[in-house]
Amino acid sequence: MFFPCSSSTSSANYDPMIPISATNNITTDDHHMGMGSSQVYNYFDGRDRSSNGLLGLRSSAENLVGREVLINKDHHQYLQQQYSDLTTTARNKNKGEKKTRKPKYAFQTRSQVDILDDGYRWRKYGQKAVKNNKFPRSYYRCTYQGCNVKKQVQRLTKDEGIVVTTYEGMHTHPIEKPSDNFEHILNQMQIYTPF
DNA sequence: CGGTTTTGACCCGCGC
DNA sequence: GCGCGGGTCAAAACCG
Repeated sequence: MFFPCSSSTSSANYDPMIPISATNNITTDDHHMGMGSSQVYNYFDGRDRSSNGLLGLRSSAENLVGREVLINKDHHQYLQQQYSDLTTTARNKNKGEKKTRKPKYAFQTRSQVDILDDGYRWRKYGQKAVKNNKFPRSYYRCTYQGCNVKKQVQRLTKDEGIVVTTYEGMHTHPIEKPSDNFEHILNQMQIYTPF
């Protein structure tokens, strides 16, 4: 396996045996997340996270450095859909209509880069230091006109290899995916590269 | 020049 | 009220 971007000489953690399609396997097993897996939380409030992690996304392909971006993009889009399906019912039993917290969902991904290309365009509007964390948390807003979906990205001190992304709101517009960026080209090349 | 990032100030809820 | 933690604003800086 060789792709031009072998600049990531740390091919030590490269595992060519994992098919990329494995990233779309969602299980409900929310315990014992392996270190190489992503997990998804569902909560309606920053503090009161509904304890039952609804989804455990099992992806063993995290360490494929070259494919990281594409994998994460799949995670974002797929999980966002999953979340909307799951919360439509959960949101209805929220009695006090006035204080309805905006639903959020978060998941963490093992990645070297903080900025994960999920296909949407974001504008950063803030950055704050987080307590007990040496990495700051960044706040982004979707730049699509009229769409005020927000997300925040944060790296854990505990495990610097993990990036936690929290989404708030749902996009009501198509994805703006640039088809000519480097990652796209790179992934296109990988598709045709035999293992 | 227009869009984005940076960064300190500001705001707000909460516990004491 | 006061301080703390977290979230947002907005002016200035930055950049293609």
